[in-house]
Amino acid sequence: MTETVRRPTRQQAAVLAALDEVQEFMSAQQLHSRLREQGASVGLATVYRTLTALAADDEVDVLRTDEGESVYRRCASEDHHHHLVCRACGRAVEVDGPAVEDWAARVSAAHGFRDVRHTLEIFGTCDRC
Amino acid sequence: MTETVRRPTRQQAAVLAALDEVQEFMSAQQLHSRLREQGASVGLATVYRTLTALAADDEVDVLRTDEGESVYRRCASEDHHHHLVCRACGRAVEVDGPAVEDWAARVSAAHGFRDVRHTLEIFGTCDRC
DNA sequence: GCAAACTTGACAATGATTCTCATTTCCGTC
DNA sequence: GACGGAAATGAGAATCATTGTCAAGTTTGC
Ligand SMILES: [Mn+2]
Ligand SMILES: [Mn+2]
Ligand SMILES: [Zn+2]
Ligand SMILES: [Zn+2]
Repeated sequence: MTETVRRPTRQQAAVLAALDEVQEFMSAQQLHSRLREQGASVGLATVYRTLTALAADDEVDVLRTDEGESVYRRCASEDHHHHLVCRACGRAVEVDGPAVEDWAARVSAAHGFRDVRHTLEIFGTCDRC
Repeated sequence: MTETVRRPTRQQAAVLAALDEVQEFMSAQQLHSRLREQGASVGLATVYRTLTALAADDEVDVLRTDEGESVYRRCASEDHHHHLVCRACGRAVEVDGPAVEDWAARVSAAHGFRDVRHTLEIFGTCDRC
């Protein structure tokens, strides 16, 4: 639990601001070009570093697309939750599943697994697509 | 659902045999070196191709590690299921969660998502580690 | 056996992510 | 406000799993 202490910089603020503008999960590369278009020049390495730090602090959620790319999103919920992600437009809906959490805990315990963590994402086509 | 029809070859049999020997999820690279050690020389590209084909036919399960590497496993169950994976030794236990399946279907429908698919894996430390 | 179609494998190419390190920025202190 | 050490940045190189290429080897139906 070492808290990541980063000095506030223009670049980091820009990355966070860019994330706040969208509802979609976005890759580092996408955010980088988006920032360039907006005139806010931020190095690609810095975008990666910032996203990694934000994810470590649970300020943003990360998930892997089918293609293996990491995509990030600033979620409304602070608490543990999951996502319904549109394969076409990338839009995401935050969902919560107490029953799933219980099930995961129960199954883990039953098999003697410790320090468990789980990943659960639902991919589909949203009603707008 | 175009069925992948591959001509049977020594190489493909070797990959499948290697998978059958282990309980762990293994990467293409790991399987490749394992095969070389055993004297069964199979090209790396062929290992990748075979694994991709097997996964497409649901003969093997695939999942992504935290590091983003694809790992494959020949599971006992033919049906849809999930895994409890040991972070340390890689050992995996097949688990089944009807409640989770229902939840996923319900949530997807509630938000108008179609053609949904989900990924759910639990990572932890097994009792032997 | 034969030709067409498929598979293999050595190697190159790709592409996201990480590393390097010289330069710039931050921040507490004087 | 200027200073100095620490942290952050960015351009480009390096990494590394995965995919593409294509000539040579195999398989299959005839
Ligand atoms: Mn959960
Ligand atoms: Mn399921
Ligand atoms: Zn959509
Ligand atoms: Zn273990």
